[in-house]
Amino acid sequence: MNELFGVLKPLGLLEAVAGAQHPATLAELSASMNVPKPTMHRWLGSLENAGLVQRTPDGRRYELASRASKLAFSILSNKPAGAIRHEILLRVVQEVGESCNLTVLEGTQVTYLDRVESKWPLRITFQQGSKVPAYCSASGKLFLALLPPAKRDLILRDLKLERQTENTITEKSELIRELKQIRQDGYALDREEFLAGLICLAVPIFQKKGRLRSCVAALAIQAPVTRLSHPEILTKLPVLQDAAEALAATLND
Amino acid sequence: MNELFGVLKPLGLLEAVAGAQHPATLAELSASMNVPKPTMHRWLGSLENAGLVQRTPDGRRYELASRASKLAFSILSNKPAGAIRHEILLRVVQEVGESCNLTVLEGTQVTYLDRVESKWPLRITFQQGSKVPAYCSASGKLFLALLPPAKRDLILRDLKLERQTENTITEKSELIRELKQIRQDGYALDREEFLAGLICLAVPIFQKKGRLRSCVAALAIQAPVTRLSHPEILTKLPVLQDAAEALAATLND
DNA sequence: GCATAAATTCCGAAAAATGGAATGTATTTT
DNA sequence: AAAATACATTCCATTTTTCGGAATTTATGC
Repeated sequence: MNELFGVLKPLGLLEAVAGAQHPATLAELSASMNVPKPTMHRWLGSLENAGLVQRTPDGRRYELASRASKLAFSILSNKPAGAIRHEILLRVVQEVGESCNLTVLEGTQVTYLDRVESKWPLRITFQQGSKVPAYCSASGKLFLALLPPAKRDLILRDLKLERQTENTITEKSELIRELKQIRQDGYALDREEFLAGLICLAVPIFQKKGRLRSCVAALAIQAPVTRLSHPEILTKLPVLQDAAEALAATLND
Repeated sequence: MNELFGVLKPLGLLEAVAGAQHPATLAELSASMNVPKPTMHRWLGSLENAGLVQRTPDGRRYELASRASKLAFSILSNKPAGAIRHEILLRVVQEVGESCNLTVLEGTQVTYLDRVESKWPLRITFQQGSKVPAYCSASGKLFLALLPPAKRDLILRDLKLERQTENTITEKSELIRELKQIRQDGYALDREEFLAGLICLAVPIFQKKGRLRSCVAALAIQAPVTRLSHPEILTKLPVLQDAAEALAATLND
């Protein structure tokens, strides 16, 4: 990736903070970006001042702040890359005949970034921007499964598994087992765990970070069980995975 | 939203481009951000050069480019730990039914890092970032109590105990006795010492440092005495302590 | 094809960023 | 408990950018 010059150098810092696995200290950032400490100090001060970055409570490390999330959402809900992604969703809906959505994880909830509805009269209408608990949705469980273990534990630790339907997973041990299975399969199912009668299938969208890759978004289809039952919905897997790769390409080009 | 200064001004431009309904022309952006055209031209050039922004096919308008998406996904997938903490506060409020806040000690004052209000019509409305004297608040006294003795003495030496209410502790000897009690209990109370009618309960959030641990932040609930009186508020202790541990976990990942 | 508006380039003046060194502060080791 | 180390922050003379009015070029609309 080409470096950021001139006025934009501190923006490279935002990328660095966003890409870090753990909140980093000034010294670490200074070293990793090869920038003198006083300069780094000033840059971080600016970002902090702007509300894009904040210090951890102990005051020694830096992490993203709320304005960064706001910026991220306004970027993603905007064209043109958004339009390209939307086209891909349209194709998926056309090919599998069911509603389809693109989601990201926000804390313990899954947020709909984009969504295309199927043409069927019977369909579930979520709207873009709405949120759903992670532990009882296909995308959500997928995110939890693919998160770095430390971060996953952090979220699981404080998670309340409230029953939504007969099938909702309400035991942590069972959820942990399910996540393990998901990691093996590479996809996640929601077997009427959030809404009775609604079944979902989700696949991950990876972003390469150096030689690592992290799951930054998920692509899922939703269908009434009456139209697509459990074994059957898996036949749509190839289409989804194909689309997921196309979506990933918009990130990794 | 506060403006972006200095080095970050072009980042404000990125926000503007992201927030625009349609790809905007240089002149539009120039006008909406109140920046001379040559300057805007240079800024857009930088962003374009960096791959954050691109021109529409006709070359006259600017829209977001792929690197912006990449950055956005990076931000969202690196869920700020601060947001995780915020969710923990939400849970606490949900469970105890009273306003709740996360504070740190800054000199002789307590600063609100984050705060979630209760749903009651009668409630105390502090805002994030506001400050309160340490000697007459639950969190503040907690910090003082748990500080290393040397540092505590330094602060206590030239602390002026100004009366805020009937109950404010205005004698140093009494404050010192109170701090000792707090160390024993592991929690601190504010019995209408800062605001008449307001009672608070605070618990420490520890960060491990080698084989030591230090109190870097505090979690507290605030309630009108009419709703939660002194012995009664202590029943909320377990919830608070549990949340404090969850919060502590977000510090060491 | 001409008038008008927008985009781009120029460049000297002005402002801001830079980073080595010094100072302050916290943490670890002896 | 004290010294040593590592880290964070401030200072400030120097250098490097940025800034934007004016001029020039290019595109648009009538």
